[in-house]
Parts: sequence; C-alpha cells; structure tokens
Amino acid sequence: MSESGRTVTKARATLSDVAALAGVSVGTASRALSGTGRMRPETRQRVIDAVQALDFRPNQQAQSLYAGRSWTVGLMTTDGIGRFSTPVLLGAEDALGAGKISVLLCDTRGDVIREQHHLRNLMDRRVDGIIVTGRRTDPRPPLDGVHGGVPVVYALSPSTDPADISVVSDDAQGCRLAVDHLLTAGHTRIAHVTGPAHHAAAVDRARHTERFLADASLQLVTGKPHFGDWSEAWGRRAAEMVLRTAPDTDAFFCGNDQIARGVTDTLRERGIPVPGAVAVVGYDNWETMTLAARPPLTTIDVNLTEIGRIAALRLLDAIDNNPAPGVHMIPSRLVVRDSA
Amino acid sequence: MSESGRTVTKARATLSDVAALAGVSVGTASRALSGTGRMRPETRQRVIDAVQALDFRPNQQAQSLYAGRSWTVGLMTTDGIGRFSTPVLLGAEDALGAGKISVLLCDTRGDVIREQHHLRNLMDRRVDGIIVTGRRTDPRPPLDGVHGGVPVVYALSPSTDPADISVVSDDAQGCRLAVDHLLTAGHTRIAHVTGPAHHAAAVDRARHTERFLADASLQLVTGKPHFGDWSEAWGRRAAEMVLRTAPDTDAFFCGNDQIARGVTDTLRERGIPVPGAVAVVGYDNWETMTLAARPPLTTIDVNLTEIGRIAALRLLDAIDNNPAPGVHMIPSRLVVRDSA
DNA sequence: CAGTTGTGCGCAAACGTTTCCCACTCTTGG
DNA sequence: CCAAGAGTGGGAAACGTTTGCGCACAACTG
Repeated sequence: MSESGRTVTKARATLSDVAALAGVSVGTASRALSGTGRMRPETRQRVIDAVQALDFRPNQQAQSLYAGRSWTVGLMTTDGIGRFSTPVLLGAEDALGAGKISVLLCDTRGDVIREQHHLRNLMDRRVDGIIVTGRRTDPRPPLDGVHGGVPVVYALSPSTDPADISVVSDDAQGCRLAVDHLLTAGHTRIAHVTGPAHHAAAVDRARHTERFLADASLQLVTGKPHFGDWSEAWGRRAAEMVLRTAPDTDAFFCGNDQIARGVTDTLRERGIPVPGAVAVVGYDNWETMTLAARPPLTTIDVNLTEIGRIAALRLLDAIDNNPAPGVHMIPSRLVVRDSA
Repeated sequence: MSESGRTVTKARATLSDVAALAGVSVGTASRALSGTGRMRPETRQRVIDAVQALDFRPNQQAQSLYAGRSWTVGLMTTDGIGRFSTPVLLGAEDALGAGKISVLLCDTRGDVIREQHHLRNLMDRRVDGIIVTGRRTDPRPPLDGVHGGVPVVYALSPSTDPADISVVSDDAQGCRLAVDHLLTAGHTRIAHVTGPAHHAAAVDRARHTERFLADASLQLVTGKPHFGDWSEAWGRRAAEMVLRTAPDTDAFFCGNDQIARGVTDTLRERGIPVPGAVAVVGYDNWETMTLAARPPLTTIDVNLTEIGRIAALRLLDAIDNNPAPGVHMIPSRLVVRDSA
C-alpha cells in the first residue's frame, strides 16, 4: 500500500498457527501462554518461540466473547468535552490504562436521547463499567437502563441517588483554604463574586465562604455574595460595583479564575495595587487565566485529574465486586501566586 | 442493589432464548432480524415479538468475532487532550457515531513508548481504523506497527509520508482571509507577531502573510515577522516593541488569539483606539480569548470540528476500501468582531 | 399422477479463545 | 514384572453470532 518500510501483513497469526508451528494442540498452546497447567518447560518454550516467530497476539474479541467482558469502560461526558471534563478524562484514562482497560468515549451533549443511545451501545459492547462526568457540579439523575450489574461511577457531578458511587471536588475544603489564606494575611473586608445563582458551584462556594467568615466573626464586606456569570466581563463590572459600595474592600474571593481576572483588570485600571491594597483569589487554577492575569492569580486547584483518577480506581474496585457507595470528596489545593 | 426503579437484570437474553421463545432455530431467528433470507412473515413476526418480550440486543463481541472487525476506531492524541485536539475529537466522534462506530481514546502524551503500547492494544482489539491527532501542525512520522491494512488518518498534524491520508487546516487560505480583510479596510502598515520559529504554524503563517502582502506590493511594517511564544505576555511585549520601531503601524496580524489579546491590552493601555487607529486580527477563534478581549477580537476560525469530521469521513471511506491518500486542506473562516 | 420448481426453515460450521476432562506415557515402588 | 501414581498434552465444549447447505413439503406443470 505504501512504499515505506512499515510492516503491512495480510492477517495476524492465530493461536492455531502457533500451535501448529510448535507441534502442539491449541489448548496446550493456550495453557503455555497463560501459565496455567503443568507441562514440560521445553514444550512451553517451543510455544513461546512460535509466538515470537509469528508475532502472535491474542484476539481480544475472542477473549472477550469467552470471558463475557470487554476490558473496556465507557466514559460519558454530559456536555461536550470541555475544560472540566478533559482533565477528569485524562486522569481516568491514565488509571485505567494501567489495568489494560481502554476507554470508549461518549459525548451526549446534554441530550437525553443521545445519552440513551450511547448507553445502549455501551451495554451491547459489554463494557466492564461506566464513568459519567459533566461540567457542572450540580447533582444529576442516575443513568437509566444499566443492565447486568455493570457498575457506574459519577465524577464531578454526583448522582442524586446516594447509593451510587460519586467522586466530587470538596468545595467546602477549597473555600476554607481560600478564606484562611486571606484571613491569615490580615484581610477582613472580603467580597465574594461568583457565577449564576442556579449553579451549585456558585451557591455552594458562596455559602461555605460566608460560613467560614462567620467562624471568624466576620461577614462579607458588601453583606452578600454577588452572583452573575462566569465571565471576565462580569468580574470587571462586579469589581466596579463592590468598590463603589464598599471602597474599603481589601480582598476579593472569586468563584472562578475568569471572574478573578476581570477583577484584577478593574483594579489595575483604577491604579489599585494588587495585592498591596486589595488581594484577589480565584478558583479552578485554569492556567490560561491564572498565568496571563496581572498579577498571576493565587487560586484554588480542584485537582480534576485526581478526581478522574480516583473515579477510575473506584470503578475498578466496583468491577472487582468491592463497590464503595457514597460521595467521595477530593481535596483541593491552594496555589499561591502573586495576587494574594 | 439499589432501591430505585432502575432495571437490574441478571443477564441479557441471547439469540437462542429468542429462538426458543419464538419456536424457531437460532439461524432462523438471526435471519429474521437481519432481514436476509426468505421466510413466512408470520414467522418473522414471532421472532420480533420474542425480541421485544426478552429485550434482546445482539452481543457485539460475538458479532465482532465473526465479522473480524469491531466497529470501533482508535483516536490517538499525541500530546494530552487540549484545546486543539478536543474539537477535532468531538467532530470525529460525531461523524463516526452516525455509522454505529465507537471511539477508543488513547492519549500518548508525546511518548513514543506509550504510543507503541496503545497501538498494540488497538491492533489487538481489531479496530477498524485509527485517527491520529496532535496539537502542533508540524508533520509527524507515520505510525509504526499497523498490521492487516488497518487504515490511518492523520488530523491536524499531517504524516510525513505523502501516501498517507492527512486532514489539515489550510493556513495559506486563512492568512489570505486575514490579510485581505486588513487590506480591504485600507490598512497598509501591518505587523505580524506570532509564536516560536520552531513551530510550523508560526513560520508557515508568517511566510504566507509576507507572500500575500507582496502580492499587493507591500511588506511587513517592521520588515520581518516577530517570533516569540504563544502567550499574552509576548503579545504585550511585542506590541510595545513594534510601536517603538514603527509608530505608524496601523494593524497587527497575530499568530494566535492570545498574542492578539496581549496586543490589544498594550494598545488600550497606551490609549490607542482599536480598531480606530490600529486594527488587530487574531488566529484560532478561541472564544475564551476572543470574547474576553477588549474589544472582542476579529480572528480566523480554523474549523477544528470540521477537521475532525472530515478526518472521520475519510477514515470511513478508507475502511470501505476507498482511501483518498494525500493531504486534505480544510478552509478557515474569517470571524469579524470589533477589533478589525 | 410423476416430476419439477420453489419456499421455509433447521443443522452445522466458523470466528479465536479458554478450560474441563480424559487418555496416554513414564517412573517408581511393591 | 506389574500396578499405581504423577506428569503431559490432546480433544472437545463453550462463549453468541452469521451464513452456506440441504431437506422436507407444498404447489405447479405436463
């Protein structure tokens, strides 16, 4: 097909080819390779030599048919494959790859029909398990139509059924890291600017922030969190607004890095030194934002890759009949840069 | 297992269950479902009823074993799954899903060992084909170790072997769109700021830009393109530099959107109206950059999703024994916003 | 009414493994 | 010298599907 030196064989050798070359039966060849069963070392060696000579590799389809499993897991992402699901996916792929398990990718784009379609496909392929992940941290209804006890792990957005296995980010602990960092640095007049009030991530983080401030007998400098959207533009507008209402604000804790970057832009344009006069802390550690901001942002890293990895490990456990039902919280990490 | 209403069946029905219930043989049941072979409509109906009653779905493993193919393609990404490979991946998944083909995800992280490992795995699983994609547009060596004529399509970064199938972005046409847009608006003193000189995307775009300017008897306002890195910081620095060397610059064409955003930041901070005094055009249409920039950036969209889609279609053609060797160029699109 | 055509459907092989069961060949001890 | 036992390895069934072949029976035709 191509004139290059790449190998282009017609069809791969099967176990009977190997057996024939080694002068044994297929069954013996199989046992020689699997290590089971007793046999003369010499015989086993002949089989191994034949394998090498023919470049034999077992047909996974056949193994799967016999074993009734596929050494494959489905990874369903509910809304595109974006900034959040990608690291989760990589973490999962990494952990699974170690166990000779491959990942089948299914993107539902938030469409229930598509989700059903993919689910049927996964069941038909006899996947060993399924990881469901979404962008939002809001709980989601469990997958409907899982047959034969195939285990499912929900990553990032937990299942509404507490009997399911979910792996999520520990927002409370993340907020505590941020608030403690600001308090320790002596900030007491803190504002909170975040995303839409209908996102769990926004309301949860706001709630935790107010709680931790209350623990230190403080409250938000403007009296309440500011809900908007996750954009830089909102961060810029919100900063203007907060500074008008409470000019003595000495810190902003933001619901994500884009908002935080918007806040720093407003501060810089007003000539307010960061972190000298006002400190800013973001959330997510999205490096395209945190590193490009001026100054680079101190932020909370939610360890998305770790979430994916743990989800995969929990799934492997469940596949091995050791399910750990419930919600598993993955701790976040404070990343200190120049903004606070 | 769970107290919710979800179906939890023990094991799925097989075709012999269906046949038994319908009172026919397995062979007949199979033919009834596949539509092949002649039979009494009444018999066929009985089989169909049995299928419904048992919620039968054929076991893909068995079908694959018989057919010698898996209705699966491997998608290898060479360096993480980032901003560039993700849309390609989605486009591919979309096009393949229509053909009942699923996607196996393999991330090599730029590691040759890992690439070999994944490739062997894919061959063992008898994938119907492979799509290889990378972040960089630089050509890459073809996959080594593809057996049995399994077709491979290279997306985004072409194969160095011209006999392979590659689907890439048409950088020349993209640059022409940008340059023409600037020229039509009357700009003649154009600067070009781009990424590292060891990236094909940077040097190619620079070369095309100079060529199209030459076609209009013009040259770059600073006499040469400015190579740096793909960051906002470089965009900001480069803008300072260009304005010092050639204060009468009336447009910046940038190698990507981050650089373009950096340029607009410098211009805004110097009080230079964009696009009133100086126009700015980016590249890639990365919306987190283009929409957040002030003003929102006019840019070139390389249609990554389309590249993925076409790569998948070419792969399907090749699987059907109609390979279209060579490099396929996907045209880009000018997205006009406020910066030019 | 015998022979031919045609329809409907069952049987079995095949895809490539794994594993159970059994037969054979040595060796060894009585 | 023969029987028992251990060590080897062959044969075949099974996983669940698809498909080629051929048989039985009905319906024509001459």
